[in-house]
Amino acid sequence: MKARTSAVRSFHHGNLRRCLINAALSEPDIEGLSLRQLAAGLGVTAAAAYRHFGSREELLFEVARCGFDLLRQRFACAFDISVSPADASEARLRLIRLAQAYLQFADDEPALWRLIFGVQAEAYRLTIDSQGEPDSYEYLPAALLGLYLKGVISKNPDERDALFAWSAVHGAATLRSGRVPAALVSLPELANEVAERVIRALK
Amino acid sequence: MKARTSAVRSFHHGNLRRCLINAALSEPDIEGLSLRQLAAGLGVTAAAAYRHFGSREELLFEVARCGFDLLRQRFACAFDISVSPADASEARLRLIRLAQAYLQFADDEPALWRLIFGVQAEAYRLTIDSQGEPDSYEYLPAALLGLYLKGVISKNPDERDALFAWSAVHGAATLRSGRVPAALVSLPELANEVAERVIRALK
DNA sequence: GCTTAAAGTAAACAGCGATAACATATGGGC
DNA sequence: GCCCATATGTTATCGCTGTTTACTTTAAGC
Repeated sequence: MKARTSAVRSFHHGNLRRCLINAALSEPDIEGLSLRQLAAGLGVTAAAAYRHFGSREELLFEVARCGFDLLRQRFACAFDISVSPADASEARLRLIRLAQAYLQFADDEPALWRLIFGVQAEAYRLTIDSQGEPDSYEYLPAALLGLYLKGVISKNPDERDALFAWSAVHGAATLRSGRVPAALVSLPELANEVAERVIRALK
Repeated sequence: MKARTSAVRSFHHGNLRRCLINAALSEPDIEGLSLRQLAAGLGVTAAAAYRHFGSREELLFEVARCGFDLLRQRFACAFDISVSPADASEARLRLIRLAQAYLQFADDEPALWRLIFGVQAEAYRLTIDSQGEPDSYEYLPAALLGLYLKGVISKNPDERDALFAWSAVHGAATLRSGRVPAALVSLPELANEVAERVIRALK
């Protein structure tokens, strides 16, 4: 066995940048984390972090980008954007699943959720390069287009329609995470309800 | 003239508690404010603040309550909850004005908005005692009820309907404050659009 | 194998929230 | 009109934070 893997760690950490981001990602309160504690947890001095990030804020920004990419992956799992829905009910299901993915993410990763969508964040600028994968912002318009193509809604959805849909789901996720009582129904139920109402609004 | 009003200030500040809250309210970054600087700005030591608040967090909580009350006042200005709308168009206008008040508040007081609706805040617990004034949460259901009574929507709106309406407006405000491009149309236009879509969703 | 750059350390700084010990003004009871 | 309790300030201090500086160690290329 090599010394590297046991007690003695080499002077150079190996991949401190990545490790710092990962450690931050699993912090219960990401925005409130302490750089010193984070570094100490990796057996490293706080100053070492400054070889990889210009500031605490810069680290948090990178963490947010990773979080945003995680959300994108959730969307990708929710459905394959490149395949058109077969029929109306499948088109509906896509929107519902998308809403559910969104709500589930907020439920599963509250700290990351807050970080990403902290009002300051300007989430639109967090897009990460993911080698050809569709952008997070493309899933919702695609789902709406599917609804139109299958005749569920009568108007070709534009950017404003997508914004409304996004608003409704985002608002629901926020109120839910703020423990507004009415939003505390089961997650699939809430996702279904919001999606169905959005469809009515765009009909 | 009394010494009190001119250069020499008495040892006792007079109303430090209130002044601290007010000073915090006009801070550009409320959540990030420094108690020491805040106190110094009032010509007082940081420790003095601890005679009035158990902690920084407690001060912020009181600030949030004031902010919540400000929002309530905006709602009250938007319409008189005790008077029923005269006709369908007036009922619509009420929802629109309510949405506009919400969006305008987020625009006017971004720091306060973030503080109040920071996901952690559990805004529902911030209600302030305002001597008989209706609660913030009553305006939206009242507006929806007005729409029902004037035949604009066909179903007697329940809590879930109100939640959806709230979600849509809240989401729009959040995305707007996050500078999502599509949300950056003129504020009245956005308010009108969201309200009309919500009406369609509940029809 | 020497040099050089990358990536770590240790020590220091100012600023923060918070606490403790002390000082002073205020107001009610006599 | 004095006295004392209490409310409300001050000063000093603590431990923690982000950040910088100067120094040290490691790894890599020629």
